[in-house]
Amino acid sequence: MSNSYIDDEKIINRLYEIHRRTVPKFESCTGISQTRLELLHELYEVEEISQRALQKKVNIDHAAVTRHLKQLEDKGMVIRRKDPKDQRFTYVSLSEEGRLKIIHYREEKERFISGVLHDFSAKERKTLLEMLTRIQHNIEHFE
Amino acid sequence: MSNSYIDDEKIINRLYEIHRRTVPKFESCTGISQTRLELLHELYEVEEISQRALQKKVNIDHAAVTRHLKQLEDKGMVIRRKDPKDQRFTYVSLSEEGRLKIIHYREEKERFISGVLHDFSAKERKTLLEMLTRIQHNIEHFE
DNA sequence: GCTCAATAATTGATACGTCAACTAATATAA
DNA sequence: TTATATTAGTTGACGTATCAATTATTGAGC
Repeated sequence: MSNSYIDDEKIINRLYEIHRRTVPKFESCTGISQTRLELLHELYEVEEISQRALQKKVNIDHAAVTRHLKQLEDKGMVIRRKDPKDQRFTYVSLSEEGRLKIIHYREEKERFISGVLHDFSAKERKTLLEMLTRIQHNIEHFE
Repeated sequence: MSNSYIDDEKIINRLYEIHRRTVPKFESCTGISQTRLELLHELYEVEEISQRALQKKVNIDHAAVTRHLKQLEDKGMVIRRKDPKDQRFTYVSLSEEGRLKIIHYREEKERFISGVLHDFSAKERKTLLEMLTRIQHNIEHFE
């Protein structure tokens, strides 16, 4: 008697479309991809960290982490070195240049986010975050 | 005086992560990707449609539409033919097999969505959809 | 000490979305 | 009617995420 499933479907489709629209917009606004900025931000918060620990923080695939860090190293934003005590570990840290650049990126990100949420009240933001957290939990524990 | 920006950032990061987690889960649960199922669903609703019109409905890049349809054609789920009146247009329709298979896919999709939203009340779902719609609008009109 | 398991990182294969460049067909305007 | 613009579709290059397989190093059990 209700059209509730139709609306549920819209929610999932909306999530999908938001993502697709966000990716290019985020990068054109900030000058860097969301994932890469997240990696840099984690590095910003610490002196040095192993790739493994970093990967656990950002929670994306090892392979992607390796590739991003290599490219960031090529750009001179990041420094990587092997742990002399345990050669399996690679430690990563921000270069001076990286540390400077990230500030600008983060300002742009803040501007972007403000735009995306500009018409949301503090209460709505809270509700939304809480709902998204539940969805994420449900997805991870589904099946 | 508030930590509101931190939370805003969490919202955006959550959206990103939800997407990343959903993509593989959706496909392993339903047996097909979200985009492809959306294409098939649109085809299910009509007798025949041009690729151009279909592309406008699902709102993804032309190139992606072409590739999906070619692959679906190879799998025998879709039939494509040129418009004899205007050879620029390619019309697409579901094959018998496609029409049968899509039913199963959609059942699985429904099960997936139910799982993801199982602890949301009808009111919450409504609120969520409304919020996501606003976000999508904001992203599209940003800058 | 030596074999085998565990761990970190890397590489390869695959998927899919974007943009840009291109082809082919049709419409328009001089 | 002939040159030019527009439109639909295709293809190529690129970025980036996933999973699976591989390499290199270290740890554990015998």
